[in-house]
Amino acid sequence: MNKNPGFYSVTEKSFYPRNSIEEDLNALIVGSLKKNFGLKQEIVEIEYPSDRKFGDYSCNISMKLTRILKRDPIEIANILVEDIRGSDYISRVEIKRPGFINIFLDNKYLIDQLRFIGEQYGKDTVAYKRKIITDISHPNAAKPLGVHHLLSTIIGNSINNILKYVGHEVIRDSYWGDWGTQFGKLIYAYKSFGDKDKIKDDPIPELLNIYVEFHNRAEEDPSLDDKARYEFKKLEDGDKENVELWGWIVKLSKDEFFKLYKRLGIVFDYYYGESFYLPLIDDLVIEGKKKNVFIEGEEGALVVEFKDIPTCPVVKSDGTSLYHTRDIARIKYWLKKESPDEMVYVVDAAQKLHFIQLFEISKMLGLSSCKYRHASFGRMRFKDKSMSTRKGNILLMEEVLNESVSKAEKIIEEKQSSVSDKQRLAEVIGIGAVKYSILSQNRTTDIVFDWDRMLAFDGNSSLYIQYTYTRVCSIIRKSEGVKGYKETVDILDIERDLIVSLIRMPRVVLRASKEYCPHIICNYIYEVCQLVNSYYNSCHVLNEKDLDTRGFRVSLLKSVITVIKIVMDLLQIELPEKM
RNA sequence: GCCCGCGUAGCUCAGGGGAUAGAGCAGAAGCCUUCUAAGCUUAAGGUCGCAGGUUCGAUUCCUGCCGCGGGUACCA
Repeated sequence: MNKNPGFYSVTEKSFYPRNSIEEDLNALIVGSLKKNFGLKQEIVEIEYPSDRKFGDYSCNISMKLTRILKRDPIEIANILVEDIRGSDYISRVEIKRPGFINIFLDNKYLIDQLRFIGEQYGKDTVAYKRKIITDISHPNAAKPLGVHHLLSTIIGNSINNILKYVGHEVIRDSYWGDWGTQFGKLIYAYKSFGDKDKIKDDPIPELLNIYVEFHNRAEEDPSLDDKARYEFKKLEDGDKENVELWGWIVKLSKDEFFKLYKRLGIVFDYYYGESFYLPLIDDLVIEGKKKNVFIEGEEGALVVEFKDIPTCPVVKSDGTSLYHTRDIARIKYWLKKESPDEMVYVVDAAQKLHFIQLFEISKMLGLSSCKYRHASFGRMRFKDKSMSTRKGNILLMEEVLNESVSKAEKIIEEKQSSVSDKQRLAEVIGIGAVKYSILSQNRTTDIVFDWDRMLAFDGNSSLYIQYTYTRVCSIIRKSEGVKGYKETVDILDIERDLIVSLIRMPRVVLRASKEYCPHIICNYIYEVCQLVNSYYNSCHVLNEKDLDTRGFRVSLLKSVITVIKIVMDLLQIELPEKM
């Protein structure tokens, strides 16, 4: 059993992209294992060696089999290598102590692979397609989008893109928080000290103000929490005034969210908030009771008890619903409507217990036809611990984006860019930087917010990728009239390395899709760009005398552009052709 | 208390049981008469928290300890 439920195991089918080199190599070795040793193993690990001198691919199977076969790994490797050697696309196979099989691909074969790198490269590589419903971003209508929302929003959106690209059917449902006790607080605050005109003028900050004010007052007078719960109770019971107020607040928030989603390039297929599932809750409660899953708890609340994890309330003592209740209703709804294979929640790690409970309850209710996954990520914290919605000094998502764009503007000014639409370029660079800084890390630990890090424009950053892209675009623009090349063209080591990197892309993307980890793609494209920049510096393309070589170089760089485009699209980061 | 996660270079972080643990930033030394120097090259920087265990092989898996963070019934 894997530690992280998002991680695949080596026994899983569909381990390699369909029609990939890895799939071929795997079949070759698996066939040899069967022929020589009668083994039925279907997957062997084809690895990328730490150093290219150890081959383009390597396999460790002979060491893994030493105990099972009770033979020396070198001896096993020798037998396997006899079969591998015969393939025309492999130029050389080496055995290295303590038993690695290192495989080198033939140069002509590698050059030929460039043909396949087109707009669809690495697409639909998954062997078993699934229908997946995702929950990302989850903004809360009672509060503005803070910088911490960027994690689930940006990572989740990229996960949606990646899952789709490799061939899954993805239903992007924006399950957003438009219901819950926080509305009771907001409604109470509005009624007792809210200023309607102020809210109309500048809704989002003013709603936050009264929300914060409520918490300040509640600290002095804890009875306010009960009053807020009472307002929520009235709302859930359909009180006309409260429902109207709620609708108004939700509308204001929704407009705000959409504005930001548009700026980030994020779209959904459905926008069903929590309130959408309310009509299903009565039946759910009846069913839960009937199945003895929902049982009477303290003070008349309904709870679910488990063997090893804390008890979880599903209906409050005053009869109102909870986050869990609406979440279960949502699962019921979608299972009936779409029969998905999987439901994915891209939510921070602090909510782990919530999801363990939710998934467990779903199974107890018989909702087990689908696989549930909490793709968890770290929370964003601040050096100053008082940064929270309740305290009010929240850092808004929009502020961060604006700050990044204005930093980008300054850089564009410094570099004396000749681009005509500098504002547009600043937006592309600024937003890209924020996205990349979030996407490139894989921490389940909390992330401490840091401006320098969030707005990184050096080293492993989106700007580096974007700059590489524009440099290559520039060469391609000037390469008109450059002809093709003969397949016998001689290539340099660095060109060979570059091709080997490019053809790894399908597997990298597939792996990112299996682990729900976009950062794998960031690491990959950064490495590719490092190679490209190094190449750019050491070889000239357009001045190259040899026509074949020049043709090949242009063609190679076109493939580079294609790969950068595809993966940056998966990360939802725009690429400028000029900077 | 119990449960979960994390601890890798001065800082921020990659690292799929595999070969000499890698990047960026900061600091040091170089490279623009050639396709965008927003770049490239080189050197320096490590007890992979500590101690055991499993394994041909452990930064990676297991156990214990230490440190940090999160969660722990009517918040989401």
